[in-house]
Amino acid sequence: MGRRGGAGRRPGLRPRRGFPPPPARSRLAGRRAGRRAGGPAMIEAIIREAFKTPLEKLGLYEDDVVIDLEKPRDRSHGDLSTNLALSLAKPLGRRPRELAGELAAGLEFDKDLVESVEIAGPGFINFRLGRPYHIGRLLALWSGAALAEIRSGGGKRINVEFISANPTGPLNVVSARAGAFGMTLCRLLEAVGYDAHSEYYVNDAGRQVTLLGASLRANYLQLRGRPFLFPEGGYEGRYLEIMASELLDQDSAAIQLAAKAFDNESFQRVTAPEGNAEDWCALPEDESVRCFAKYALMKILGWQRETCQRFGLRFDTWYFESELHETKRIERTLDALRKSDRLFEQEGALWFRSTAFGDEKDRVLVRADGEPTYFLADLAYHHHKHQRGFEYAIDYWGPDHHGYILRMQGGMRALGVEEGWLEVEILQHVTFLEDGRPITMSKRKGQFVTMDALMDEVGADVAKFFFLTRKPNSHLEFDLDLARAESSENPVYYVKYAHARICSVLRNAVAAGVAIGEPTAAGLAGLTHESEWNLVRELIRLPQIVTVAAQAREPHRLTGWVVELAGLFHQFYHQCKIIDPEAPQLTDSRLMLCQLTRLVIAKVLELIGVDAPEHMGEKD
RNA sequence: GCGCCCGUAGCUCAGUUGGAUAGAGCAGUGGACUUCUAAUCCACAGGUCGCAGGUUCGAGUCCUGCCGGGCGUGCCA
Repeated sequence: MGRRGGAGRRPGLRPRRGFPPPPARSRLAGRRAGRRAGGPAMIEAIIREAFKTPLEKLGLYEDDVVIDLEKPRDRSHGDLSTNLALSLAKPLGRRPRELAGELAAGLEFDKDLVESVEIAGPGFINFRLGRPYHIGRLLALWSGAALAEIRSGGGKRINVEFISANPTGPLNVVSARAGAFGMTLCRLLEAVGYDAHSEYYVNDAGRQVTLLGASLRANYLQLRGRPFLFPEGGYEGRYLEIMASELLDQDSAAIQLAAKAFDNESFQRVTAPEGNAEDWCALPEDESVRCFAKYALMKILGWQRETCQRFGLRFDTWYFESELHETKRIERTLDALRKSDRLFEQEGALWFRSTAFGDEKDRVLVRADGEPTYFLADLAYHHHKHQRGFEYAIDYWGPDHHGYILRMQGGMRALGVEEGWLEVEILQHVTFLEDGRPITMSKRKGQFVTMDALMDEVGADVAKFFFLTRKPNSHLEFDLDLARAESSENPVYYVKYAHARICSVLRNAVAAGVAIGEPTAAGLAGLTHESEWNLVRELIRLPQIVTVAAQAREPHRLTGWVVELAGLFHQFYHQCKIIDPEAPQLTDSRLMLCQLTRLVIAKVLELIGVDAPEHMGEKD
């Protein structure tokens, strides 16, 4: 994760060869986007180019020097800044400020693009970009060109797997956070030009499914008043009791109904067992359990799929573990692994030497009883995923699985898959707070265990937004009181309100007979107020925000940024009268700014899967 | 013990991949509705960035070692 090794950062002078290696995450290469059409990369290229002459005067060539350009934190420092003089000072044995002066003196720019160059602080060279540049970016935003520039992925396919919950019960809130991240990451990857493929892996083959079937069967037999034995470690959730009583009351009607939900191609593997529950009971025990398991699986997958749908999740593929077994992929993967020379036998089991890949101990692939482990099945699954032609695979896992990363990645390497192909993002736990206290998530009592209950409580939009406010690797404290509040403290409503407010202003304009024109350079040139320009400078960052969020796999950057953006709009709204009959030109300009802001907020909300309303509901 | 993650304002967290005076929301205090939606805005106050070293012109950010918290560490899935 962004590990760079301790090699220390290079000074201004670029070493001759082979160093530094690109950071692991730079493969999306978003930095090179936007080179055409006046994008940010073009401006940066122009500035770098301008340094050529002054650098040559110092006896340096472009290729020898790394020119970092970045947006200063403090706006008074301009739009772009470089530390070039600071980093060159040491190797050249010069004083930074003096050097900065010399460098800056030799720079020449088109004033429309770079308005001014200043030396500041210890030796930074700051650039202020011209208004025509900003206006150009706004127009590119409006036309869609600005977002087209960052589509640098070349349509390469990336598989994003998330949730993949065991099909043994309703989805819980842990899955909800994974859903929010996974789906948003897919949309982000699409936005930067990849072909993102969402996938859900269904563990429908292991012992747990048998256990599920046995648990349901026990519940059913109990309701029937027949002798039953509840399986050890079986599933005790109330949902199985309900499922059993449904079978009892409706029997084949319930079965048909459940089966109908999977009446389509992508779920061919999900079918109803033959006969009805009474028939199943008459079968030998293992047969009987299989039938109950098949039915339970069908029901639960139906719930899970419905819950996902309600949460706005769409999966391109539901991949069934049972398919791996039926198509002999487990054996095939095992054969491929044997060729890697990383397997050995010990105490009757077959092991994988994962320590060769940094794991702390070696892992079993096939148990002494001949059964493949979950690890092997997972390797076979990912092996197949690779064979299906994905450029990269990104998995979202729960915190309890982080110990599996090294062995999985090691296994993939042993299968001949290129390093870095499988990327694993760990999502940390969620704690729910009510009255400022954490609520216990006991499966018995907890009312917020399921994802559906959470949506009932706070709504899908609020839940999604909240899940995306912290980085994946941080624990999330989910304040239910805040999430329920339809008020200013709730960031979701803060942002939605900004959007609705703009829509309202636009409606008022129409009602007042003011024409709303498309943004134009001449119109936008009318913007002069500080709060207008604070907004402008932020709006044009959208492509960069999207790029970084996608590259760094950090969808949470979107929520933070859009809250900030909404704030800038609210400030502008308070400081500037938008519709002013006394000033038709200015009204025109400001309505353009409103439209652009609406566009950007709507785009970000679309990425995180939250509705952008035109009206807010009535206040209570 | 070992591995991974986290430690920033009273609370919950950002921090643009090493930059300039560390930011926001909530909580606190005080203001702004004759006004395009006050679901909003403005102001004040709040800090030894867990501790100690190191690398660097420059560290919340990178390295090492401690301290504190979470999770993991099965021939389970």
